[in-house]
Amino acid sequence: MGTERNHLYLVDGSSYIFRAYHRLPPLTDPEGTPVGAVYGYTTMLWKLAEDLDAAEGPTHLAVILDKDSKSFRNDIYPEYKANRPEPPEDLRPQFPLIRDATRAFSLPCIEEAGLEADDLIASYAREAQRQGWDVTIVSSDKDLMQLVGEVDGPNGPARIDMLDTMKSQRLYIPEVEAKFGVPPELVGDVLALMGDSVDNIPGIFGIGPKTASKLIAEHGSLTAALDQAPEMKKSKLKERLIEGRADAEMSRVLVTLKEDCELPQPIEAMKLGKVPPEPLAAFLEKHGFTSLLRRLGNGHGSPERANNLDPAGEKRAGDNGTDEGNRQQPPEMPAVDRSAYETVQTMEALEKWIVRAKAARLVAVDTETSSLDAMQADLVGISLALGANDACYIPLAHGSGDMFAEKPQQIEREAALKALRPLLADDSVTKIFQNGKYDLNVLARHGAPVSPIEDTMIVSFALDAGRSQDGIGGGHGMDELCQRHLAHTAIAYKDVCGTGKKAIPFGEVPLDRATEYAAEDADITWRLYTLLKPRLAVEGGSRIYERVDRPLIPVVAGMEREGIKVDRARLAKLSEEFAREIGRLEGEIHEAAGQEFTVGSPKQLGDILFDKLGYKGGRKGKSGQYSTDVSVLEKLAAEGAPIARLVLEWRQLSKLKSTYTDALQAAINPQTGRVHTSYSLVGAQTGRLSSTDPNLQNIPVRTAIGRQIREAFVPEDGNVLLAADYSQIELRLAAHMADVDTLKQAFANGEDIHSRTATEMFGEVTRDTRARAKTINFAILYGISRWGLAGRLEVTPEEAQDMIDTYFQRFPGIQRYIAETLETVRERGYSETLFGRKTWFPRINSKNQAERQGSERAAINAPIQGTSADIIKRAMVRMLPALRDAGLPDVRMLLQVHDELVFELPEADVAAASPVIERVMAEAALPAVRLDVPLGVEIGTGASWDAAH
DNA sequence: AAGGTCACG
DNA sequence: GACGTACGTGACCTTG
Repeated sequence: MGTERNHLYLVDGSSYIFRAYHRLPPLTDPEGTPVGAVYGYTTMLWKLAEDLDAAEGPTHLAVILDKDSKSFRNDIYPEYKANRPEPPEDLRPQFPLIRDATRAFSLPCIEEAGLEADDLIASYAREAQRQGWDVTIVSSDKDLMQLVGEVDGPNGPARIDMLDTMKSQRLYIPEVEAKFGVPPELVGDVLALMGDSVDNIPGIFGIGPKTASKLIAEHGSLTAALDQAPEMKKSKLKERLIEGRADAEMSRVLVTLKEDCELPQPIEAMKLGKVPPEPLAAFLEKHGFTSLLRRLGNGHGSPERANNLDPAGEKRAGDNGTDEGNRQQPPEMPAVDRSAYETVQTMEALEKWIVRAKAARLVAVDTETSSLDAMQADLVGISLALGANDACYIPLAHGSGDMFAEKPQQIEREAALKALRPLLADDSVTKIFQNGKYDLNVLARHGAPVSPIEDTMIVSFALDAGRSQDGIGGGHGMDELCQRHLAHTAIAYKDVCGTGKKAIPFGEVPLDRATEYAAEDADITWRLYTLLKPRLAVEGGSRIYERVDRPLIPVVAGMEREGIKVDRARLAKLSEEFAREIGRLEGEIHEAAGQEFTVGSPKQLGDILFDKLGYKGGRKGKSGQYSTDVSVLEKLAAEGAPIARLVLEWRQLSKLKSTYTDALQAAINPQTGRVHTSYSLVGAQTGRLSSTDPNLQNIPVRTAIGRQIREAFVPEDGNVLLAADYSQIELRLAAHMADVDTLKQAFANGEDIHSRTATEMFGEVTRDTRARAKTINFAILYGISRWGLAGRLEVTPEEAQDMIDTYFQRFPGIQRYIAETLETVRERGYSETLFGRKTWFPRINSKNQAERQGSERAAINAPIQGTSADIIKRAMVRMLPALRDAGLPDVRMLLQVHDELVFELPEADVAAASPVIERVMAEAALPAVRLDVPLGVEIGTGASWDAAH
């Protein structure tokens, strides 16, 4: 809620460097790399960053770069930019340094494949303008002059102007009119007529800038000028206009800026703050920019670089060379000094921290609570960090128990919250968390909404999902990240509070000790953020982090707080019935076995079945234990072993009772009367969510008896549950990604995909061939092996191989997809989804065959499973705003089960909400990805989760 | 803490 | 000739 106006500066980095190259002397850095243009670029950024808080200066700033030479314009006109000469030898090595320079200023650097910098600039400018911001485009590119002008925003006119830093010249409407003779919105028409030799845009031969602007000014538009050409008096110009019409029209398309690109980062993320000096100093020194280094101030003259700060970025033996050669050095940080932390015990001290946090616009926050369950936890204290070792702990509810004779001095909790709320809700101050979903929920329950946030755990996941060093976990928890990236061992929670029976609540920890622990967590979170966040742009994690996972955090937090109602009485009744049946079965099993034993012990059961009763069956695994899983027991039952059937039934019922009917009753939150799961955003390497405490993503559905449990998930009175499922989403994505015409066609026609597969494979659809086809379809998604398929279909591996061959033959594309996927994963070390989510496979080149093949199967599956996860996440992010826009604020999103979303809504809203939900889900890939297959969504409603299917 | 089993997509 | 045999999860039970 800043009072000053937001002003976004968009720097056209690519065009700048060309001009700087020609204007500046050919400098080289100490290593001999040419850096003349980079120097010019660096000084320009310096000036811009210095203007922060100046009247016309930026509050937000980003650099936009061209990613590669091809763009969608080449699809329209292959010759587009085709006559560009190769950049000079001594300019080429400077391109990557532009990124480094930008990074050194801790500024966002944006580039997208298939899009030109101009398009991104146009899209960002329009987005900012829509939100009432002013925009300055730092460029001299005439194409961009089309954007100049103003529109009415929420707080007065929002204007876009341009700044040519080399000429120190600002361009607004009059300047554009002076140059083109027409207002900015007609500049595109002029450009279409005159063409552009640099970009190889044809225009109309023989028409230059003068004639073009005169024509457009006269006729009011390109179309009008072209339309009226036949009526003109006979002249060379008339002929040219008539003959060149097609060229002009195509040129018009080429010069049109794409203003609706998906924005890789939100504009809020471009907040300009004080530039951290360390990374900048390192950069300036590396390239010998000594005069700038001096201006930066003393103390950074010869930085001793901290070593070993970023093991994840180092090349490891056996790892794939995936990191760019030109890595930014991690910023230096002093060692953790816990004695520097402050315990905040008075309002005055707290106010000081709040003022400093506001000025810094970036603060790491951590909450300390009485419980690990965010839905039960009481706030005990809050810690803040504004820099390395610059952290505090604010105790709020210490010594509430009897341990202290006297409560330690601390600010009363409600008073502190009252002071902190504006900071936490201030959209110009970014709050950094480690696993922020937890803190968000705790704070929300204390009436303190928090926004905007960053989350180091989610950043780590976007960068390093699946990456793990041998033996050492690849997890994303604070302790692991701290160890991995900071080479520091943080105080562990159990060191402060103990474990097991002797554990004490955090509120009973003495303040000095609590401060060391809690402030350290905020300090580390701040350090991790400064270290990890810049890697996103460099390593290609920004898209997924900024557009998918980061905005998802508050959405999922909201779902967790909603919870879902379960019918306790119904579960209790089921538990009772199951218990009775389990008892009966147990008796029969003991009778059949001729002795009593623990049915739930696979070891005892195996001995009874195979040793005592003499059924046939093999040992398995290193433990030398008999296997007694379903497939074994099914086989025995089919061969006429009655005890096997009894054990199967016993197992089913015990599972249902212990895991569901008993556990779910226990999971009902006493305050809300609902069940609140906790979703992990980093639980599955592929990008899927996972659900714990309780897991609501594995509630039975496949059997009638199990579905009774689903009947216990119910809406509040007057409401219904609505379940919306993607139908066959992974197969649809496989059809798209492997580009299989037959499958794409089948989905487009709404066919039953397994039946279609059966027809292709076996020539006819019967129950049997359809079932086999279904198995084979899944086998493909999971990375096929002849033995695996043989086992599932109960055929020989040779027959399975035949089927695989037939499949590849009938669906050309699949084999190529598999080969190409594996090739790139082997080469780069990671797979990627359609939306750019990476999953690392460190064992893909393992010498251990089993290990390697396991990685290969996972690598084939990950892009498909991960893309599906991306899509439903995008739908989730958009869902509630879309419903609100549709006038449906009472629809609540409760659960996600990988390809399904569950809602609770007033009965009266069903008719209006269903099409909105359907549309948001079906269109969730757009506009980033246009799929060749439709995404089918099936919706059901009812008085229970079961009935909604 | 590990292994076996089984619930889901 | 070995590896051991479909991808991704989490919870509960027994046993060491």
